[in-house]
Amino acid sequence: MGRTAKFTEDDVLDAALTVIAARGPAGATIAAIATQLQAPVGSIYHRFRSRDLLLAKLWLRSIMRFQAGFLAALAVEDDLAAVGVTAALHVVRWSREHLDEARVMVLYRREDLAARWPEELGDELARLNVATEAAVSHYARRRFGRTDAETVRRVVFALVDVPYAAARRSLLVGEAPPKSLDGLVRTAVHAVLDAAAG
Amino acid sequence: MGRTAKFTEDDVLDAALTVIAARGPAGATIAAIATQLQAPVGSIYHRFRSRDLLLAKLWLRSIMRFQAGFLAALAVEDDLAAVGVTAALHVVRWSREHLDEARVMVLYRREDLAARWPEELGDELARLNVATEAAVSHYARRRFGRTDAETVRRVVFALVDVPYAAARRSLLVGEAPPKSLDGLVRTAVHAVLDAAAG
DNA sequence: TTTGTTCTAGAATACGTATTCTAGAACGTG
DNA sequence: CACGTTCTAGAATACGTATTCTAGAACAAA
Repeated sequence: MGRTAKFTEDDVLDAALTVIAARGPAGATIAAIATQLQAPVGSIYHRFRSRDLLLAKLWLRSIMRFQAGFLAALAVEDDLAAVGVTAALHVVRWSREHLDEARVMVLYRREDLAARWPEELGDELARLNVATEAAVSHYARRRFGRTDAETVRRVVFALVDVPYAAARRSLLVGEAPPKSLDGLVRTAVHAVLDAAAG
Repeated sequence: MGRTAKFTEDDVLDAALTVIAARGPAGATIAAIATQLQAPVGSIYHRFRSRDLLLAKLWLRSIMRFQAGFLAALAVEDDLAAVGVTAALHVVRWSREHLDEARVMVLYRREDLAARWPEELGDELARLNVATEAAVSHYARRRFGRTDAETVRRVVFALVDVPYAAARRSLLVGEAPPKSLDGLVRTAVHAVLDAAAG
C-alpha cells in the first residue's frame, strides 16, 4: 500500500551516472542529480540517506555489472590463450557498450566519488575484489601452473591494465573505443602472456 | 626591496601536490594546502588569485616536467625500435621517480583539479599537447613512413597508453612502479609496434 | 633611521551545497 | 470512501570552504 514510486533507486543512480560522466565527481551535486532526474531533492533523500551512500551504491552497481562479464569470460573452458584474449577484450567491449558507466569507473576512483564508504554497505566491495583476484589467480594457474606474485602481476597487466589503457583514451574524450583497438589489445595480450608461457 | 618571501610559488605548488596525492582533488582545500605548507591562507592568496589558478598552474608545471623527458627520449637519433622502447619506459621511470606528481597526472584529469581554466594562462596547455602530438607523429613517420590516424593511434597506444597503464596500478596504491614492469612494457611495446612495421 | 614595498597573519565574509523539515499528493487496503 | 502509508515537493537550515580585508612584520634602499 501507499503511493507508487515515481523514481526508483536505479533511476536515481542512472541520473547520477549521467551527471558524473558529463561533469565529473565534483559536478555531481544533489541538486544537479535532481535536475537530471527532473525530481526535487527531497525525492533523492527519500531513497538515499546521504550523497556518499548514493555514490557508493552507484560505484558498487557499476563494478558488479562490469565484473559479471569479465568473470564469465575468464571461466570459459576453452583454449587458454583464446580465453585470455576474450577476457581482455571484454574490457574494451563493455566500455564501448556502457560508455557512461565505463567512463566513471575508468576515470575515477571510488574515493573520488564517495569520500567515506558507508559502513552499512559492509565489505561488499572487498568481496568483489577478492572474487576478481581469485579468478585471475585461477587463470594463471591453469595457464602457467603457478600463481606467484610476478606471474599474477603479468596476467593482470595483460588482461586488465592493457585493455583498460586502450579504452581510457577514448573514454577521456567521451567516445566509444573504436574497433581498431581490438587488434592492438589482441597483439599486446598475446605478446605479454606468451612471453611467460615457457 | 620589500620583505623577503617566506614561501615561493613553487613551495605552494609542492604543498598542493602533496595534498592532492594524499587526499585527491576534493581534499585540496586552500586550508589544507596552507596547513601542509604551515602557512596562513592569506599567504596562499597573496601568490595565487584563486584556487583554480593555483591548481591549473600545478597541472601545467607537472605536464611540462614530464613532457621534457618524454620528448627528449623520442628525439634521440638511434635505432628506432630502441627509441620507442626508451620513450615508453620513460613514462614508467618518471613515475617511479616523481611519485606524487605522477599520481596526480595519472589519476586525475585537468578538469578534476581546476574546474575552469584561467584564461590568463592562455592556451599554453594546448601548445604542449600539440608539441607531443607532433613528436609522436614525427616518430611515426620516421619509423613507418606514414602518419595516418590509424598508425598514430598505434604509436600512442604503445608509447603512452601501455606504460601509463603499467604505472597506474602501482600509483593507485601509492607505490613506486616496480622494476619488473619494465620487462612487461618492453614486450608489449615491441609487439605492438613490430606488428605494424611491415 | 626612516620610508616604501612586499609579505605574513588570520579573522571576517560570501557563497554554494548537503541535509532537514513540513505539506500535501497519490495510492492500496479495509 | 476514509485511512495508513509511501512518495513527491521544495523551502528553510546548517555547514564547509573560497575569498576578502585589515593589521602588522620584515626587509631594501635612501
